[in-house]
Amino acid sequence: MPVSNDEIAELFENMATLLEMKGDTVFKIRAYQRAARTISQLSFPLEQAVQDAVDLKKIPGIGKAISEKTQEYLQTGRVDAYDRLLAELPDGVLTLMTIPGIGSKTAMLITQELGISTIEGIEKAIHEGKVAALPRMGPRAADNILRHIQSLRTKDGRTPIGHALAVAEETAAALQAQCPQLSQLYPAGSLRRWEETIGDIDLVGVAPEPQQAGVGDALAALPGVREVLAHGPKKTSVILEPGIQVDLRLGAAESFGAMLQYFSGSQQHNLRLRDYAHRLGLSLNEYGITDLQTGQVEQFADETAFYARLGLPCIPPELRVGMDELAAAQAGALPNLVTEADLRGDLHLHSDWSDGRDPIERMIEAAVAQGYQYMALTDHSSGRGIANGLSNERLVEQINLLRRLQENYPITILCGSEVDIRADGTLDYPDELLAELDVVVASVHSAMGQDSDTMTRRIIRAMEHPAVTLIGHASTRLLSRRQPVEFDLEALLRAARATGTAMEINSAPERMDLKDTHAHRARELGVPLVINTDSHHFTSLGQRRFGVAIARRAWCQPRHILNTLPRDQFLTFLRTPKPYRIELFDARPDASTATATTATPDSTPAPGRP
DNA sequence: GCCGTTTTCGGCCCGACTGTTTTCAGTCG
Repeated sequence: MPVSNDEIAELFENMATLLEMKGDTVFKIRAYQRAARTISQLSFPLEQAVQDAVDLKKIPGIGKAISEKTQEYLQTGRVDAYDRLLAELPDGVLTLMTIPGIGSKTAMLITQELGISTIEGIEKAIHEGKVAALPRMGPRAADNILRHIQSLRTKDGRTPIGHALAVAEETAAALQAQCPQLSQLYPAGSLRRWEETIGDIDLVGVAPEPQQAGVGDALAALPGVREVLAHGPKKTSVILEPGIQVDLRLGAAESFGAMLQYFSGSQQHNLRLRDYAHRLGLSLNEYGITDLQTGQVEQFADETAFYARLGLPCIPPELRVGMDELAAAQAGALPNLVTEADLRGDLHLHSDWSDGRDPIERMIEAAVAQGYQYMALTDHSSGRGIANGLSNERLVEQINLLRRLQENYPITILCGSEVDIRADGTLDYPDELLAELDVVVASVHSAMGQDSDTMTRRIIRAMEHPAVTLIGHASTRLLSRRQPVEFDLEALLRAARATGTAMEINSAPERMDLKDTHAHRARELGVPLVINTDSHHFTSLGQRRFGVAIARRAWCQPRHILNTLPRDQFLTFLRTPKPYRIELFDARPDASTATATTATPDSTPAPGRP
């Protein structure tokens, strides 16, 4: 059974928590936390790296001790130091800390004084008045724990970005309507960084100082608010009815750049940035940059000026994960990230011939409206009975129709199909028919429970087919609904490269597949990537913004994305036999890197962008 | 525990809000 990076990250996160309980030094605790977060963001599996004898100490935040513990875990399935910590501390402390508002001190207090190790136990003790009677606790504190337990039950973890973004836009619009004094209201935090799931929605905005409290009042009074968690002069936190938390921070226009930067995070990025600033004799906070010698505070109205004061180009929010972006910025080597405007076509579109909602003509018009030079219609193959897949005869009929329709439209219409990869890796149409198609998206839709080896061989077999242009939504996951299938990512990507098969970044917000770290690895290995929407409705082509966000988080420039190719070059690519396509792809000119003066275009989600 | 173009020792981000307090600890991001 392979060991995932997340599993290792959780181990170190737990170690940090246990050390905190023990009252160990905060710096040691932070070191474990930092290592855990770094590990969860790696684009390659640690297990593979250890097998390949990679020196883990090269990874930032991982030194001798954590490197050794990682190897110990991979070899033996356990870590001695962790087991000893667990044995030393009362049972259940880690469980209690899953309740928001309960940190290490409170968890220790409750487990030691009351001998409680479960969430049910804590509820009972609160009702009996035992928790309120503890030192430094009281009736209100006890009551808050109860409320947090309730919200823990009604809210299941992180929210997929598609839903969170809609809620954020709605909330921002409602707030703006109530507060004319409010301006520059933007999403910050993980939403602005386009993470695939969002913990809570951070909003930042500008309001004159005396009126800031009024904006907070307005948020707390919005109709959808279930609960007010915190309500001070500068910051208000609420929980909305669907169980999503919204944090609103307000500041002055003169210092908005520092505030936006501060609340866009990530925490890891900001830690690194402050460490870097310290070495320049500067201290950062949400109000500006302080010269540690003179105590003088400089304010910044926008982020670009803020980063410029540190001698850096503005780092795109999608890259702010606290890994390599700071070093790249210092070296003037930030990538010129792909944008929505770079896309020239969409290669994965459905019509009402299969399970789409709209007629072919409507989908073509939608592609024209996006400003595309080409598009591929890719209805499902016959094996997808549930999706009204096209029989061989209907596919031939559709190809003929598309060729006739071509005369009416300025866009190049490519005949395609989303062909099922059967359980054994064969495809759902005969080779003669596949050869008639311009674009073949091969996807897994069935037998998703196969073990990793079988699934990997199955997909690679599809890649080896000369007609297959790209692999669609490789993991088949549905965010917070369906787990990804198991496969050997490294083997898949190497096969994609070897066969000249592209990999899709599926933009549908419930899929986001490939995910960011997988796309990152694909780019590193030179695998052509395609950003598609998999639209089943004419309004869905705009969802490309989610796919573009994944590509940006994967450090992709236009040259890494196949469907940024102008029409003629793209058609040449398609006409070239598969293994040789890679040479064409590799030959794309290297785009220049962004510099302080040519900052990468921002892609901060609506409403508006700074 | 990690890290270094000022350092292999001595540093390590920073502030808002809450509830319990009479000046602050705990939690969060």
